[in-house]
Amino acid sequence: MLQFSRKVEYGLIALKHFAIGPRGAIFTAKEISDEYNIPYDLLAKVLQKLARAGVLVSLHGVRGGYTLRMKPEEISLATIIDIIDNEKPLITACGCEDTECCERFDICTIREPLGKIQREINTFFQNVTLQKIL
Amino acid sequence: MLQFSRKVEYGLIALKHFAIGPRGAIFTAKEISDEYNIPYDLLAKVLQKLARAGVLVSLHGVRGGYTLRMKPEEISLATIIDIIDNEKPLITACGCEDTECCERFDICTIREPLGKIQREINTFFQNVTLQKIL
DNA sequence: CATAAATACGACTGTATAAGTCCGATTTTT
DNA sequence: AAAAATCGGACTTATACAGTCGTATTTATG
Repeated sequence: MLQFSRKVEYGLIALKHFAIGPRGAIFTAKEISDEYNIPYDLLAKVLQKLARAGVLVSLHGVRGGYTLRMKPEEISLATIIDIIDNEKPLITACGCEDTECCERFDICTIREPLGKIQREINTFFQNVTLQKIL
Repeated sequence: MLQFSRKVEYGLIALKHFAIGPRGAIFTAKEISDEYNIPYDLLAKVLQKLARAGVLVSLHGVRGGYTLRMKPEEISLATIIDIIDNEKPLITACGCEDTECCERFDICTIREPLGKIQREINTFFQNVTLQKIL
């Protein structure tokens, strides 16, 4: 459907919450899920992924939560999608480079042209930073 | 998954087949589905949609088939997606303009920024013509 | 030191949408 | 009349996404 996944949207909402809040502020997954009406469990996993990837810092235990580690201008949309959905912002099915992922790999006439479009989209998403979404 | 649907890919392959073939040449759905190993029924529907939308001309009966009506430089990726998937190239879920399609419409902080990105993507896809995919 | 509040994470289920199939109707050439 | 093609609705199947659940771990604090 050529659309961001909900997880990515939830991640963006959360990241923006950190970015517009007081610098270094700590928020819990519960606070954010309450504030934006996002399913807690799902948001929790998204934040965990962002933490594992080094975008957020996680603080365990009572009075724990998350805080932003990277600067908003260092976090690109491409990175966020990559972290949360485990994939590059992918437009074309034949984004892969081998014959395994597409049965008509060698006879496909649109693979190369779409690859070019792919790269342009990638570059675009790399240049859209969290800073620009505030 | 932020990816073109197979139908759109099949449509692109078919359109390119027309575009690189002899000018005014007629091809049947079967010929194309055989040549590119695309499920016949599915491709047939895609071609029907493209014909209904005026991109192709359909010719009934024996020795019928399809031929290109519009020029490759007049057919944009945006148009093709719109015709085949019945939707605009949509990146953001909150692409709609009313409160019905998103439960957190009024509290969502990323709707506007993503809307801007949406419009940029749209413009990009409108500027990618079939001509450029040849 | 026990409890509560938080993250961590894998496994599972439900659901919506895409992908593909099937069937019958219609059109048109030969 | 028969064959070859488009037309289009209804149906089934497959898959990926969204969401849920259970349990373990960490840590501040009374």
